[in-house]
Amino acid sequence: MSVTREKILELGENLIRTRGYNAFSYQDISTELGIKNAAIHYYFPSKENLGTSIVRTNIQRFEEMVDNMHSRHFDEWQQLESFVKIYVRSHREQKKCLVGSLGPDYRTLNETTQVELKRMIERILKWLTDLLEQGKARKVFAFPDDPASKALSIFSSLVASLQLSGIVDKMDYKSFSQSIYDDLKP
Amino acid sequence: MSVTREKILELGENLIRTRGYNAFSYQDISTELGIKNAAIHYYFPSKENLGTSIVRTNIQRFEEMVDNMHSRHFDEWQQLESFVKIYVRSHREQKKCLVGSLGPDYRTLNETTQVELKRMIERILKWLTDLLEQGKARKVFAFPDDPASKALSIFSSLVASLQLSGIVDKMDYKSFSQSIYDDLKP
DNA sequence: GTCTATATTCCGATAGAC
DNA sequence: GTCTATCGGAATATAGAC
Repeated sequence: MSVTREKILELGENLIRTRGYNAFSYQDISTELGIKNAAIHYYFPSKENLGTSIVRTNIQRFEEMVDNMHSRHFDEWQQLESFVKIYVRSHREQKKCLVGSLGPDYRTLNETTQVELKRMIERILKWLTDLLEQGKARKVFAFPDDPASKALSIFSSLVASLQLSGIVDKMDYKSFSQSIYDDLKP
Repeated sequence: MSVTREKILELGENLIRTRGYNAFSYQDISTELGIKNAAIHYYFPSKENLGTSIVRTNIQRFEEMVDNMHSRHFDEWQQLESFVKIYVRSHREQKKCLVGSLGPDYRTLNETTQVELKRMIERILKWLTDLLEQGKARKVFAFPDDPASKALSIFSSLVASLQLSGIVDKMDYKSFSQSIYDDLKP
């Protein structure tokens, strides 16, 4: 895989996560790389291809993280913390997550990108649901609702908190993430 | 206030909430109204003016709702339910809320629109924080964290849930909103 | 295989017609 | 006061040069 291609993917993801899908152009990427905008079309014929590839890269990254946690025998708390830390880092880097960035533009995305984004969200929710269910069964997590609802509520909070934290200044992200943990303590 | 102007505001808000700020054009609105796109510029010289007016309209609508609830002597539960119902309705109408739609595009908005959006979010969070604080003091709500954190967590969940519900089909919004209530019950 | 010159379409906006 | 004809520029994308 060419280095230019990788840089395009990285720059594209950054642009989506800071400015949104419909607000960035091939020009933004090509200028940064010192080439003409049309050169991007060699690697990604259309913006749809680029968007889809970026989502797929993120799904892959998620799968790698999950595999990594399993092979290192992370317990439920360690896994949850690893996941939440993704958002703490995003917050520090002043970026939204891909789901929060692409979500509002869902209807304007091409079908293949829609399918991948949907797949990404369902994959994350399934993983989180399983984690919560397992943790509840092992009594390391405690919560009244069913695991699927709880997973949705935690994921929603994380996604939207990044959006709000980019606007409202006084937001204490540390205590926000802490409240997620506190809420699950037995 | 002219009827055309009001229709533009309504169509603009709908477009933002279904397709996002950077995905809609004056053309989308003018076609719907059967006039030329430039006619919109008479009412709103630039897209910035339109966006700002839409946010201001929403702030005003929120203030009216709050006033209405006070004059009808709504208790804490009734007020919370009225607020949550805004999102239940949005979900039914397959629209995101303004905050969730404009949030990811925040950096691409003009400064006046940014200021208004920020004002809107802070206004909502302040209202919700006060409501939770009052309800906690009167023992009709019960939750461990401080009211500001709880307000942020509830608001985040509502905002993001609309985004996810537009993508993941199997989402049960009724039980989602119910879990917000259950979580606050003493 | 990698990138540039160029076409085409659409956007937001101005100047001016009615 | 209300809307149209039209401009300048930017966006995505194709065809072709190296």
